Amino acid sequence: MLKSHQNPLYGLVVGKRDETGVVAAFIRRLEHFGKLSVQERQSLENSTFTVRQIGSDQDIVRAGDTPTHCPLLLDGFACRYKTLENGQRQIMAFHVPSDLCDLTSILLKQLDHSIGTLTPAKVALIPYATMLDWAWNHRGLGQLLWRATLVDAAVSREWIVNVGRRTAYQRIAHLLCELMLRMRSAGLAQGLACDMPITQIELADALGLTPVHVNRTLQWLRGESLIELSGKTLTVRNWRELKRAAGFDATYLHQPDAG
Amino acid sequence: MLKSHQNPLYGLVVGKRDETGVVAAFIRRLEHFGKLSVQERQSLENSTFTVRQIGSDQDIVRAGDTPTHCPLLLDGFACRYKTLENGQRQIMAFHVPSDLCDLTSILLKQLDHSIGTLTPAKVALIPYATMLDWAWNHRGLGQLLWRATLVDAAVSREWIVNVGRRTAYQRIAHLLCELMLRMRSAGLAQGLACDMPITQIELADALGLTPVHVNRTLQWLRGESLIELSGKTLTVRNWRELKRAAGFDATYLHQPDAG
DNA sequence: CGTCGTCTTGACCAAAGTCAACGCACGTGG
DNA sequence: CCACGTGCGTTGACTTTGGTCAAGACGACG
Repeated sequence: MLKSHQNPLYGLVVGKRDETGVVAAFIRRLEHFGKLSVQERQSLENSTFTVRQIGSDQDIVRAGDTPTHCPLLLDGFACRYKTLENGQRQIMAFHVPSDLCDLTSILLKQLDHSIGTLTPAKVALIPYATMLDWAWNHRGLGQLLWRATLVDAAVSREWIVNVGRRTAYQRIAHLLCELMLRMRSAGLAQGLACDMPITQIELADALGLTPVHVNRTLQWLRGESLIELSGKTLTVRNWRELKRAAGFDATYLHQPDAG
Repeated sequence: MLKSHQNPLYGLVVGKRDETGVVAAFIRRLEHFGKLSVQERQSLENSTFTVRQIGSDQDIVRAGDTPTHCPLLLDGFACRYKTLENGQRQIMAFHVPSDLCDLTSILLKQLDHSIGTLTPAKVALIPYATMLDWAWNHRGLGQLLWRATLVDAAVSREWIVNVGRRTAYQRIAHLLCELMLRMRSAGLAQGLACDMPITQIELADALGLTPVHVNRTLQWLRGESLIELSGKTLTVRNWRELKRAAGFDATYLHQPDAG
């Protein structure tokens, strides 16, 4: 059961016997999407992954790449984004700690967008080949992984609604609702407060707005006593009202534990 | 090999030995996403599906449903959409003939959006249970289906970019590029002309615009001689320029045959 | 032939963008 | 230890893209 060191990929730390808790984190994450059998859990527990530390505002993978490993975000925030010719950026998803950030590359060769960190981040790298083997050797595990990709897609669709049909005020409220729930379900919130190290510029890029307008709208939300957002912490002061303002319905997150 | 009649679901036509060409259409579709082995093709060829004729502007499935069958659009156009409290609608995807419209319900119980027809439509219904069996009995087939869901997700992400960061002019151009390529890859275009029975109201709901503004912008595109769009036919007059105006890059469609 | 939905047009309006400047916190190097 | 630079947040004045409202034209269909 004692694993030998793996090839350090991009030169990094490797655990034996999951000293680092990486596998445990991975299993906890997967179980958000369904149950694992004892067998399945075991074959995961025998794994060892490379762990990589990345600075802030660095790309983990880049559009055009053919990644071989799936990044599991152990710590820090990341986002998927595309850059247009004119230099504008659109963020298409945020990733919070414990997210599998690039499940799409498991079966699509060429990445059509980039994934970058928003903060310094710690990432475990899971070979796609391994994941695929798991999937076809353990039906339940395969379904979990597939389901995870479907939930990502559902979130993307809700973002289309958000950007397409909601006002700036509603959009921001909606995004904050989503992030709060996801942080809670990752066990990273204290009540209705959590880390939120996302700049107004990044919020703007995610919401199809300008930083200036995000700033003003955020002040409005604060003025209505719906949220506190300062430094790098978000606190929801009035959850019910924030949800109402956003028109937020958590169904699309497909979480067992809805909010 | 001669199949008996199946239970007519929603009361409808059933083929023997694929008299209707439904299975052939299904296989053709799947092979857009990768190769099928002889075995795999055979187990598909032994199948028979219920076919259902649906009127225009009818829901195929509705938010909250737990569908048991995956609709394969044999004929006609459809869309996925959500309706907000205030009655506004956001269309999150268009479906053209040959599309599998609701692959997400293969593993997600509760549908978080609705799928409705835009025209009269003919739909084959494939049981999700059958699809899942295929997937785990035939690795290649499973990968095809999974990959199909990943491509849908990639398209959704591009729509976020479209609505979030492009002008009305670019958005419309971009959507028309996408639809033209998808119609071509379904073999439903003659050169750069194809059916396009989507109203300006529906375009508006897909693009986060108002019908009035879609109308004006469409006139502008016509004025620039980029497209002809009248009645229910779209003709691209200047493909290169339309793509340029849209900032269109077909990578996200993950089609073997890019445009 | 009338009705209904879609397309079209015009006059006016508002939400969000642009541009520019300044404050403030933090980190770095002299 | 302080001066400076940099990036983010904030504010104000002004502009623009796209929304709103309303009415008329056109065409398909019963």
